[in-house]
Amino acid sequence: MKPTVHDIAAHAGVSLATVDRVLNGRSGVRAVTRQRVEEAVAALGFVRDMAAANLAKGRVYTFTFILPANDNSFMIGLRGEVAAAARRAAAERMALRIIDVPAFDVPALVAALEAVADARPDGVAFVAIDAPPVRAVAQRLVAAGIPVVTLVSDLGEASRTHYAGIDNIAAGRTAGMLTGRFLQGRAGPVLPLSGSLMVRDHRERLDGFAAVMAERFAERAILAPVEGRDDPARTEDLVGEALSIHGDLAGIYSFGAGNRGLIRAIERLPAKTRPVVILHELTDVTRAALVSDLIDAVLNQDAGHEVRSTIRVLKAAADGSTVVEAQERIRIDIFLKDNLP
Amino acid sequence: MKPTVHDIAAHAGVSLATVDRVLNGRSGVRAVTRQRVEEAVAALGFVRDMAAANLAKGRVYTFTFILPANDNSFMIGLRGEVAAAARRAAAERMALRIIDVPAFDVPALVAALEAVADARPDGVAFVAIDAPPVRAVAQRLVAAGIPVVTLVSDLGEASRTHYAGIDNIAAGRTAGMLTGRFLQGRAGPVLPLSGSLMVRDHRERLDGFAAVMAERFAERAILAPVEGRDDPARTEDLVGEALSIHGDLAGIYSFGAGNRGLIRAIERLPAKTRPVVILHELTDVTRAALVSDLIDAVLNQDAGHEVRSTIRVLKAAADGSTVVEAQERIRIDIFLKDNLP
DNA sequence: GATTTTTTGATTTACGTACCTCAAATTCGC
DNA sequence: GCGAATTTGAGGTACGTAAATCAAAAAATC
Repeated sequence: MKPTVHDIAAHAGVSLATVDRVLNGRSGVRAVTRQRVEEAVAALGFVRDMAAANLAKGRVYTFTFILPANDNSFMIGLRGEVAAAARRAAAERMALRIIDVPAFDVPALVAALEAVADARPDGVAFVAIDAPPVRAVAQRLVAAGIPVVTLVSDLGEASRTHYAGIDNIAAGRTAGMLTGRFLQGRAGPVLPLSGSLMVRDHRERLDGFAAVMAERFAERAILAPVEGRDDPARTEDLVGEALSIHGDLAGIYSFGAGNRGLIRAIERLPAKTRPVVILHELTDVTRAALVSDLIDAVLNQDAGHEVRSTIRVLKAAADGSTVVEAQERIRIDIFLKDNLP
Repeated sequence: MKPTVHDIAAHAGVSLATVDRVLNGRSGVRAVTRQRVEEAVAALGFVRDMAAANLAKGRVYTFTFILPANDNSFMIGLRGEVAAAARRAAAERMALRIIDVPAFDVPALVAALEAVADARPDGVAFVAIDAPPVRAVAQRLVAAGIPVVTLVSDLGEASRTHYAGIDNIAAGRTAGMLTGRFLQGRAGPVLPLSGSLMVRDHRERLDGFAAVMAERFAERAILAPVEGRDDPARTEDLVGEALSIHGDLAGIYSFGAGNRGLIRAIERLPAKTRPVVILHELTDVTRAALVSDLIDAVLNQDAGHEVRSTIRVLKAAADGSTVVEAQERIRIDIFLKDNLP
């Protein structure tokens, strides 16, 4: 049978109370005694029964998610995943709270984080805007012992406990590689289409993209990036403009939202002259475009995975346990029409 | 607060004992009383705390994994993931047992499954060989109320509870699409390189690959598939042979194991004449080859994810709860050198 | 060596559910 | 309306761990 704390106590020749002190890192145990207990744990292969422990603790973990009130498909999906997770979380003694803040609004985000800090939750997750005041308040939370996870968009390494999102430089590089290879034997420039280059993720994607194009496809002309501000109408205009200026436009890498507009613009072109299009985030619209050969690849981050991973990481941080590293790496999914989920 | 059995008892105006009788389907409760309790459960939204219930029952879930004693990197990795999961499982009142069977040996697999059935575990997972006797015994297990998950390789839909693995037809299609597009502007035939076409997964990958090549790249010649039997030396010979017969060999899609041999053969060619190579499973060898531009893409299934998913599915089946569908879908990962984990 | 401080032991209660026993109340059959 | 059968109640113990209290023992300090 699986050993219990009682077996550890007996084996180490100490009392249950001492075992408890060691296991839960409480003070008041001599180093030698602590070691005796640890040896017993190792010798018997004791593993704490988490179900029993949580039952005994009667603890309810409260985690707060701060999400931007953005209306693009990805953010709507992300919000949905958090809500779904919140429903399931109750069964595992967790309570998730969702707080909305205006998008791209640093003071509002900072204010929300400060308000959250006062409530002293067991963990906080938020879609970061990489600005000094945000970093500062995040650091304050971490210093106060509240685990902080950045979701989708990161801060500097030092400002948070964990980042649940993709490596955007790698995503940009991947897009560059696919674009370059898919365009073999076809001339013409490539247009990088951003949401806003003020946003760190977008800058990183562009950097990665530009780097690969320079390294491996140096002969290919890369146009100056344009910013669609995640707005479909504006994006549609920008793409139309680029197409009229560059009749031989061969490729588009879109790494912001507002792809509905991009697809509308592409749709109008005859199939023969359509550029290779690679964009981010699998939504109903981009999926349909992929299926009907309007676009060529979608890079995706799995919002559901990001949310579940965030919760696991926060929980582990809250009770000092470890996570399975590989499980918490957020993949850069590449979808062609053939491997759609 | 979450309602407990006590709340149910109070709300229904019955004793704890009666609530217990109803919840656990014991006899000795009048229909009217039973209904009152059920109404209370519905009204309060009671959900049994499985952790507490299992603690009380002293139940330990025993899940058995049957793995082929294969020495290729993928199977070694899979075995490692199961072992790692087994270590973690103890903390959650689960005991994983690993049973080895000779690879590609139907009678041995059937015998192992039958032996397992006698032990009546709470769930069984195994790497299937799609043969009638295997289907039959799997169906018998399911009929006996033991959840059965096929891992990596599937049986027919009707023979098991769940399949934790990738869609191999889709994987083949994806490989076809990548091969076709990467080869634009380059002439020459493509070689499909199998482990064994006796194995269902490999047949499916080939079917998907051939379908896409026919649909979209009809002008490209596809050579007759060769079988490397997952053996590096033999694979190396086969590739060498193909290269000497077809001096203009433009692409290779390898969907079996033994890729070490393939890579050795490729390595000897001057960079200029190297075919586009797409293969399966990310290992140390294939990763190195990808980084050094010897191969062009790796399709991968995440063994760790497959194992963790299997355990979640078995657990849910064992206690009649539901899983998050999206979480249990095994992705076809596409790795280029730029998005390696 | 007496005093203070630190460490350890013994014991208890609690978490939410399962499962057992025994007695009391209710219903049923005739 | 009686005895018998069925249903219900009340209460307890158990699972493995957490966390608390209070007393006892050991170690450190002067």
